[in-house]
Amino acid sequence: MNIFADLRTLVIDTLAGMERDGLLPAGLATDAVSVEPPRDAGHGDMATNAAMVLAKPAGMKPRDIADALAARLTDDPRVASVDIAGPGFLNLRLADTVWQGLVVNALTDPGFGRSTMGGQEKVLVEYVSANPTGPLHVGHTRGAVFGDALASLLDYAGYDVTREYYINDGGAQVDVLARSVYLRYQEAHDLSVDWPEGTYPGDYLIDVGEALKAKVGDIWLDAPEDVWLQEVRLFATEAMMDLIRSDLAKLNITMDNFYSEKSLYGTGKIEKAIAQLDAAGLIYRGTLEPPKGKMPEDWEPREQTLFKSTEHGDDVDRPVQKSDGAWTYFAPDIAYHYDKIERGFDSLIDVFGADHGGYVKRMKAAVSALSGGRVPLDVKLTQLVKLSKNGEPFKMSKRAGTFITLSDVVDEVGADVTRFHMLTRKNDAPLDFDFAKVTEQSKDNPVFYVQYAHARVNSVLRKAREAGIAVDDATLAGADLTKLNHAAELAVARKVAEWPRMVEIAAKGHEPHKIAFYLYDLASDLHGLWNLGNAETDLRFIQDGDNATSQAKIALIRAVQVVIAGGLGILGVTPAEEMR
RNA sequence: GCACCCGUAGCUCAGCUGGAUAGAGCGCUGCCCUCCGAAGGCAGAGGUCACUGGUUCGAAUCCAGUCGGGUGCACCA
Repeated sequence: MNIFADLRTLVIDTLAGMERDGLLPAGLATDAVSVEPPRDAGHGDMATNAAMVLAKPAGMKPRDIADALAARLTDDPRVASVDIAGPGFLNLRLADTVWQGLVVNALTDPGFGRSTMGGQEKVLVEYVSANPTGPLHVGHTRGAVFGDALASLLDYAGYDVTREYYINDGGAQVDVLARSVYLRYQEAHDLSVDWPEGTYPGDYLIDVGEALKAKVGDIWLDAPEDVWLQEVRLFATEAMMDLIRSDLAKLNITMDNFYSEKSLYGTGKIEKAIAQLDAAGLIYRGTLEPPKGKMPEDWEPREQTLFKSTEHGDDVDRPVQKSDGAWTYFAPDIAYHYDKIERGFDSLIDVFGADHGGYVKRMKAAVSALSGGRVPLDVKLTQLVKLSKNGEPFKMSKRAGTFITLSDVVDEVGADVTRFHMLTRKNDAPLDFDFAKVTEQSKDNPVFYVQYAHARVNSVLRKAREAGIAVDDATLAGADLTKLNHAAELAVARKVAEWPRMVEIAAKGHEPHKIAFYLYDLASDLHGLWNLGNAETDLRFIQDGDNATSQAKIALIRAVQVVIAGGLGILGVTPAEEMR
């Protein structure tokens, strides 16, 4: 039940009735009519701009439309009063019973907040997709958390979501990985080795070298590269993917699917995707202009096979084949996205690091061309994470091997804190992550603040039970909620009522951080109501000797708890049962 | 040189599918713990929403341009 959507329906229907009765000219477009909670609570519970929006097309004064509309809306039992304000807003005040009913809803409907907005459309969310050459680091962590929360959010909003990881196991970097593992393999046989420029000297490959030794013994010790490369590559890639899977598991992330780049080669998939573009007249042989303003030193004109991405919004056409005829890295990506389309997804989402921003247009161009504009692709870029501890920044150097891994972060602060904190910023804004601050137990820390609200309700429930008050959801839902009539209580009920709307707004914008901000606000309201109880004992949740009133008040905060739990569930954070 | 992201309170940021007096946290100022729910609470100060035009009944929000910051810019993945 989404009261905001219901009220919009009421307004639209009422306008239609006015058209029928000749109060308005027929055939007015009502798309621009909004029915939303005003920012200022002093303007009522719901405001609509209908009179202003329709004045011009109807050729009437806003005031006249407003008067007529107001008179009719007042007939609805949910509407307590209607004021005409400002330039022509209609401010509706809803009956207390509306909010009280929503509390009941939150307690009895296990899907309270879930939406059917998505209509079970198939959405593919591709995220992480880190090269399988080592453990995940902090940069990947943000993309992982963001993508996962977005996927959950869309699921909650009624989409059929698939989570997928694209394994870049087809390029040169996995050869480098294989050679690096081979060196560790040699070391495992007590050989001393040199680490040439461009290999991966990280310690995490030592075990892989040992494992390779355990598997094959010494058969490749003196063998030339062409004998072992292919098999070591496979062995090493699998080992890295095991590592990455276990990293993701630390954040409670489980992919539905891992898609191998390598599986695109030698299977005709790349050729098929390119042929598809070719058939649309978007493939040609040509030579690109050098980039203006920045001439690479080794620039030379080269004739290549190009994708006419400019026809689909890109700035320049992009090569799909190198001058020697081999595929560029872009070609398998095209094929991969073509495969997504072929698998029948209605929309696609890619989560990339911000350093891949330059890649967005060509990817969108490819998807647009391959799907005939039918399948939308939204690319979400995640910005940098600035790590610090007590304000002292961490220096990350991949070369010196001092980069912080996902595993380091989660081991230090836990999965819940990592996930929540990473969602307290918009994906495209840089994020500060201070190891000391994020675990601090104070109201300055949003993670704690929200968790505390959830735990606090538990503590009230426990005390109520000790006092012999029944507080199971069925009993609470049946309580006399008309006792919930204090302005502060109704304000909290209104916030609870906003939950289904928040879910839809966040899902529509692909913005899970909005869930985190909403939860913070909701927690803040709960703490505020609690604090009011300090001075006004009537507002305390447990009223000695008055179980009926206690149950009404507890029903409200239990509804808050249900919503917080649901919201944290979307973010992938465990609601705390108690604070320690 | 081009493209993308960003520019909102002293700081970190929300708000951006156009709505009424622009919000939060920190910091700052003041008040409040004999007891009853203080891992605190209450109140207050603080803004040319980078700038200039435009669209609109209405612009922080949309459009164009300017300035400032970040990122990425031929066969590397």
